[in-house]
Amino acid sequence: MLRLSKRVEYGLIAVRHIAALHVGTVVTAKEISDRYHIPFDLLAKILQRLSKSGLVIAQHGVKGGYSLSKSPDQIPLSLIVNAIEGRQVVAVCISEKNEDCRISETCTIKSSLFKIQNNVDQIFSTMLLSEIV
Amino acid sequence: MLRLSKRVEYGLIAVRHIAALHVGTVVTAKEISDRYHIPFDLLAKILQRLSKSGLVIAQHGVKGGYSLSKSPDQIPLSLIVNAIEGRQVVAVCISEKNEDCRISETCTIKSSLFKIQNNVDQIFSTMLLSEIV
DNA sequence: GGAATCACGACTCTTTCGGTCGTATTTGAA
DNA sequence: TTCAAATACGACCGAAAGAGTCGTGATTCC
Ligand code: SF4
Ligand code: SF4
Repeated sequence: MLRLSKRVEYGLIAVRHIAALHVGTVVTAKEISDRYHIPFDLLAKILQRLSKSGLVIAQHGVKGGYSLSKSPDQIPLSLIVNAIEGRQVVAVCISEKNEDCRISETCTIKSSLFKIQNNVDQIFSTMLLSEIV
Repeated sequence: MLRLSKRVEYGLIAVRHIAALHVGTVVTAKEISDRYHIPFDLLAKILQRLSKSGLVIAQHGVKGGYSLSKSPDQIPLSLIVNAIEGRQVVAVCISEKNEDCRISETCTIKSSLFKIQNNVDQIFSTMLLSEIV
């Protein structure tokens, strides 16, 4: 409960590493995987998601690799987290669409959980990648 | 990821209900279970944990039930959460004792996760039960 | 053309979570 | 004194989520 997934941890480590590079240089998934002892296949998928979201830029082929798409001080951690895991909510009734909580009708704590959700969102949207490099 | 457990949700609903009662009255697990459509056995176990932690007082036997041990404005949500699930951390390396993360040696985001942890703790320790009744 | 790299999805294994069950204990009242 | 109503505890199970692996294909540089 309330635990970050390994995906997000690995993603943060990877993005932080990429952010610490000199601009213009790329780094390969293999290099990051080796450096931090992260399972290669898993890390690869994470980087693919980050690439798909546009947060990092992927360079195919030999001499390829990843680089950052914008300045680290323009990237709140929420962007990274959302790219990897999608929007995360503290309770199922908070996602826009889904209302599949059995006791939703009689629930008395929805508004409180909304507050908690906002505070959690705040944490990730105010911390910038530039703060953690 | 980052989702509250059903136990905590049910616990919050239950404690909030108890807190809304007139002092001196007790309420039974069955009543709460019926009122909010929470599985009885599960709710019972949750209330047992709350009782064990001293947060609620259990009255055995016929005419028994639960009541609050102190004023709702003396109870931060963290107390309820901890009673139900124990101390919760955003990453395994944050719990005092356990260091079973394979990549702990090369990890570069520990301090950032500590910050996040502190902010999360802040959320639950500043919200009081009295605010959500 | 071939090697290095990213891209994608299916799959398995493990852990966590939600929920149930059986049984024991306490207590008030008939 | 007996019984029913209630809490207390732990074991158990099935479902779901999480972590990690594998196979295959596409892109790019040399
Ligand atoms: S309705 Fe109440 S119980 Fe159901 S998910 Fe939302 S908050 Fe949790
Ligand atoms: S060491 Fe790094 S990766 Fe391992 S748990 Fe702590 S933060 Fe997560």
